[in-house]
Amino acid sequence: MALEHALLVSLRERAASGSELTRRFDKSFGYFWSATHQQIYRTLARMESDGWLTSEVVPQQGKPDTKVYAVSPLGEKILAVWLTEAPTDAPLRSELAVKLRGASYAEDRAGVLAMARAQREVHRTRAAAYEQMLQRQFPHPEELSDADVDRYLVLRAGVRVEEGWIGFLDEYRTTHERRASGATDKEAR
Amino acid sequence: MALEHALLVSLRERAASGSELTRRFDKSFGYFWSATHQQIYRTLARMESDGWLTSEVVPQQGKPDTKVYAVSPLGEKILAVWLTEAPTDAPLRSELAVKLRGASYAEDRAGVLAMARAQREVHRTRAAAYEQMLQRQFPHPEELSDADVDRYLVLRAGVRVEEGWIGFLDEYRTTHERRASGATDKEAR
DNA sequence: ACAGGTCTTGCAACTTGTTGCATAGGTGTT
DNA sequence: AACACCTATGCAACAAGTTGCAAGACCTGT
Repeated sequence: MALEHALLVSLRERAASGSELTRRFDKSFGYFWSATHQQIYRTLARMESDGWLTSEVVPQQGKPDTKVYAVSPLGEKILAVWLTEAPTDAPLRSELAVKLRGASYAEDRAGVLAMARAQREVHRTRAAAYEQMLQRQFPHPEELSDADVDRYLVLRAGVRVEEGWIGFLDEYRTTHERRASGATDKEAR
Repeated sequence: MALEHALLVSLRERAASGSELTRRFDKSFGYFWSATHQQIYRTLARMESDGWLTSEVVPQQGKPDTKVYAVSPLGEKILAVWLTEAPTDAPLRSELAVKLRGASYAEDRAGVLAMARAQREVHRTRAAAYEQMLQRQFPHPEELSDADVDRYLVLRAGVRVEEGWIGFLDEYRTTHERRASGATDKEAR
C-alpha cells in the first residue's frame, strides 16, 4: 500500500490533522494521490499505533480540538527507504480507454465522439489549472528550495500527462472525422 | 464499477471463457484495464445471473471443458448506453509522483534519481512494446474496420501517455542535474 | 496404473476503498 | 435556552480488489 507513504510525505512537508490532510488530498496532493477522509483517519490511527507518527491534541479558535500528527523518527526512516524503491507498477485503469475501444458497439458513434470531445475539455481545463498553479506558486522556478522544486516538477508532470491525453483525443477525433467524411465506402470492412 | 463494462467490450469483440479473458487482461486489454482471474470469474458469474451474459459449456481438445460467455441482448443494450456516458473520473494515483515529490526526504537524493532513471527505462520499454504492436497488428492504419480502428487508436493513446512520462522524467533528471552541478550555493534556500 | 504436470474453474480470507451515518464541541441567531 | 449550522473525529457496513489454495479434467512419461 502507499496511502501511508503519501501521508508521510505530506506530514513531512508540514504536520497536520486528519481534516487538514483531507483538505490537502482534495486539492494539490489529491491531483496525484486521492483518498477519502475515512481512509485517512483510519490510516493515521494505524500509523500512530505502529509508531510511524506521534500526535498531539491542539485546541483551536472557534473550532473543535484537532489531533495533529507528526512523523516520528521511525516514520522518517521508513519513508527514506521507501522513496528510493521502484514503484509497484500501478494497475493502469482508464475507463476512457475502455469506452473508446468499445465505441463501435454503441448505438451511435456520434454519442461516443461527443463524450470524447467533452473529455478533451476536462483535460484541457485541468491542464490550465495546473499551469495556473505553476505560475502562482512558482513564478521563479530557478530559485526554489529542494522540497519546493519537487512540488514544482510534479506539477509539471501533471501538465504533461494532461497534454498527452489532449493530443490523443485530438488524434482520435480527426481520425474518426476523416473516416466519417471521406471513406464511407469502406465502412463495412 | 467498470470491470463489468470492460468485460462486455472484450466479449463483444469475441465470446470467451474466464481463462481466455484472464489471458486477454494480462496482455493487450490489460494495458488499460487490469484484473485478476478471481475478479473476472466472480464478475462473469454475477453478470450471467443478472442476465447480461449467456454461457455455454464447450468441450475442448486435450483440456478441461470451458464455459464460454457471450453478451446477451440486455448486455448489449447496457454497454451501448454506458459507452456514451462520461467516464467517472478515475482517482488518479501515481506512486511515482508521490515518490518524486517526497524526494528531499530520502537519505540521499541520488537514490531517488536512480529510481527515476530506471522508471524512465520502464516507460521507454513499454512505449516500444506498444509501437511494435502497432506495427505488427496494424501495418495499414488507413484501411481498418470500425472496431479495429478503435483498438488501433487506444494503442496510440498508450504510446502518448508513455511518452508523456518519458518527457517528464527527462525534465526531472536534467533539472536536478543542473541544480546539483551549478547551483550548490543555493542549496539551502 | 499412477505420479507429476497444466488448465479451468472456483472458494475463502484478507486488504483496500467507499458510503452513510453519528457524536461532540463550537458558533451564531432568535 | 433553543435552534440551526459548521467542523473534526470516528464507527459500521458495504463494495472492490488481492492472495492463497484446491478440486477436477486432462495430458505425458514411466
